[in-house]
Amino acid sequence: MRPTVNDIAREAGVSLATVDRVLNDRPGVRAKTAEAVQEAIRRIGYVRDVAAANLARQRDYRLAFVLPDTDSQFIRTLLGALTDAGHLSAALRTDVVLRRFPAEDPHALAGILAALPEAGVVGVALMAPETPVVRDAIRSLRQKGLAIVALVSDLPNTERDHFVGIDNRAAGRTAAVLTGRFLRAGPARVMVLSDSMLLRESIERRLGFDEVMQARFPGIEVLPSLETHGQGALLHDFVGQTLARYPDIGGIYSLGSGQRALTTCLDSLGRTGQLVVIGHELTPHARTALESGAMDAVITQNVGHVVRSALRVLRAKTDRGPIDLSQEQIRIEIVIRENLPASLPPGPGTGRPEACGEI
Amino acid sequence: MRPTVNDIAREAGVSLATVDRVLNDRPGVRAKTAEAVQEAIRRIGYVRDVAAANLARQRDYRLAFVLPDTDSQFIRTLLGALTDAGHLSAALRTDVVLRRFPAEDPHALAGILAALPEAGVVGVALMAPETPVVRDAIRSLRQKGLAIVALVSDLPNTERDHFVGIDNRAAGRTAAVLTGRFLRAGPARVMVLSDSMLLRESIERRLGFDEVMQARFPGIEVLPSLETHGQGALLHDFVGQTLARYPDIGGIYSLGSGQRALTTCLDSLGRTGQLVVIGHELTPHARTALESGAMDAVITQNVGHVVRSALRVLRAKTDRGPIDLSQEQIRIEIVIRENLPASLPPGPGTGRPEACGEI
DNA sequence: GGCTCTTTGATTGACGTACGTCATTCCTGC
DNA sequence: GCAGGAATGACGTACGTCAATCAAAGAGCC
Repeated sequence: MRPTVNDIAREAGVSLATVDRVLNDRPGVRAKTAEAVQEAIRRIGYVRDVAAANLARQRDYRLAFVLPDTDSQFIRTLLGALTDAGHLSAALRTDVVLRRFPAEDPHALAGILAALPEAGVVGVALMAPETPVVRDAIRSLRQKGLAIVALVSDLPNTERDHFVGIDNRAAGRTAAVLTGRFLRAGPARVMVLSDSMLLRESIERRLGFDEVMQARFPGIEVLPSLETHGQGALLHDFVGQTLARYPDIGGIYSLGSGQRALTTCLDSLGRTGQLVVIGHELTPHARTALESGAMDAVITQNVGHVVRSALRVLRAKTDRGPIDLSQEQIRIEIVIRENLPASLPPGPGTGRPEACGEI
Repeated sequence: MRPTVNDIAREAGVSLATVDRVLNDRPGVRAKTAEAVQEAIRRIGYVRDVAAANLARQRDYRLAFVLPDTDSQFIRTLLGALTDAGHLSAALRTDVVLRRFPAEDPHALAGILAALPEAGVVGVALMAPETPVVRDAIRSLRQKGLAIVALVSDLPNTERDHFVGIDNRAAGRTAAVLTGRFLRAGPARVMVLSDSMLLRESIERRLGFDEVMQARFPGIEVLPSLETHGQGALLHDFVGQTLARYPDIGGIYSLGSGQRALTTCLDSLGRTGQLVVIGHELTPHARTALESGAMDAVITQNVGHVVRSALRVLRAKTDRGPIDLSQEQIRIEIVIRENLPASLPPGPGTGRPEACGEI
């Protein structure tokens, strides 16, 4: 039998009320008594029944996901994972709200953030670039007691509680090793494409990429990054010209998550399969590119895991409970055709959503 | 406000008792009435509060992990993940018991399995080779209503509910692609080492490996598997002789999880870093081998994820609830030095070990 | 001793669900 | 129209915790 608060009370020789005060950090208990209670808790191995506690407390976790309104494949994948997780969360008294902000408007974002406490939100998962306005908004939210996690893109100089995502510099290093080793011997050039070099992720990935390239593959010359800003035509022209100019280009590293333009471009140039192509994020398009051989490897993070981890961490933080770091660590995954995870139908849909209690 | 059973009752125009009967599949409700209740549930969007339900039901999930008593690094890692998960599980009214069986004694295993229902176990995670005795034991457990998942090593011809682990054939294919691509151009030979080719995993990995090698790297000759049976001396002699005989050996694929003997052997032969070395399972030793460059890549599954997934699935199965396949899918991870996940201290630590049963 | 002020005890009613008992109502076949 | 069984209702208790109340006991001070 699991020990309960009653057992603590008996064991410590105090009343239930006192145990409750100790358990919930309420005032009105002498230090000595509190210690005796703690000791009893330790002795009998009491573990608070969170379920019962939440039931009694009538607690509902109202959590917000704040994402840019960009319509990229990656964001779409993230949203998919979010809706899936939403179904499960219902069983955990968690209520997820979604907020989108204009990608280039930090002030709009700050406004949205500021409005969250009014809406009863107790935790926020935020994917946004770090700007002074955002820093201030986060500080203000923290002061109001909200938990904040940075999602995918870290906000290291803010007071966020936690970061859910990967080390992009290490991701860049990983990409470099794969590029270097997949290229057959001999000197070569590698092109680097990016949506925008203003994003912290892109910069970090490029940094890690160069780091490894210089150290381990001195024979490979890495060209400057091209910023495509999502413009397929620009990319097409640039890639065509560069390939024509440097016949010894052996690989392309795509820093961002938009692989579609690149693969169609290579296709139209008739170069599919001839170059080592490595990119980021396992979007549906990247998946087909891997299957067809148009891409050689994708460096990715498990979006479902990212979302669930953010939810777990936010719940834990609002409860001031512990988090299991080993579970919350997001891995830098290398995906090639051979270890492509099976693609699954989108979410539980009709199934009885209850009974899937998992953190 | 979240709708409750009372709301269903009101909405459907029936009593609480009837709602309860419908919700819990109890007899005594006309099909028509049941349908009306279901309809009401759908209409008001009722989600059962599993926490409250489990509280009321006094349900405790008593789950058993049944593992061979082998003292390999992999098993040790698995046990570590299990203790970690045990601490968390205490909060989910889950009580994990551990049973070890003599690795080569299927009858002892059957005995242990048969004794589980007596011990109040309602779900079993089993890692064992498939033998007729085991098949029978599993069938008998299923008939008694226990949920069974196969762990790491599948039991496809049994009545297990679920398999938690990776597709080893795909893992072998992945290893082959990495080996082939990491080897610089030109013909070469590859050695294959294995603890025992009797294990289903080894066979499947080898199959996948050969598949890809033949199709995509015809210039590479793969030598027959050597079974080392955990004997370092045997391995040492064989590797030494083979390397001497075939100077064009470019890589070694180690099918099993024991990498220590291999790397020390290569070290003593002065060949560390000269060959492409690829193995399985991210044990502490594999980790240092990656860091030092003694190994080039490790194909692995996230053991923490495996354990947590097994627990989730077992809980869901005993509740006859749905499982979120996308969350339960175990990925075939490729780990190289650059994307090595940070190693973390072993678990929450402070908790009392009694909280996790016999672990 | 009389006065606050703090600490502790005792008790109670939720929270949403399960599950049992017992009584009542509804069908169905004759 | 009636018996007999099936279907449904009404109700109570329990689960472990929270939160609030009120009373009692103790400590510190003049």
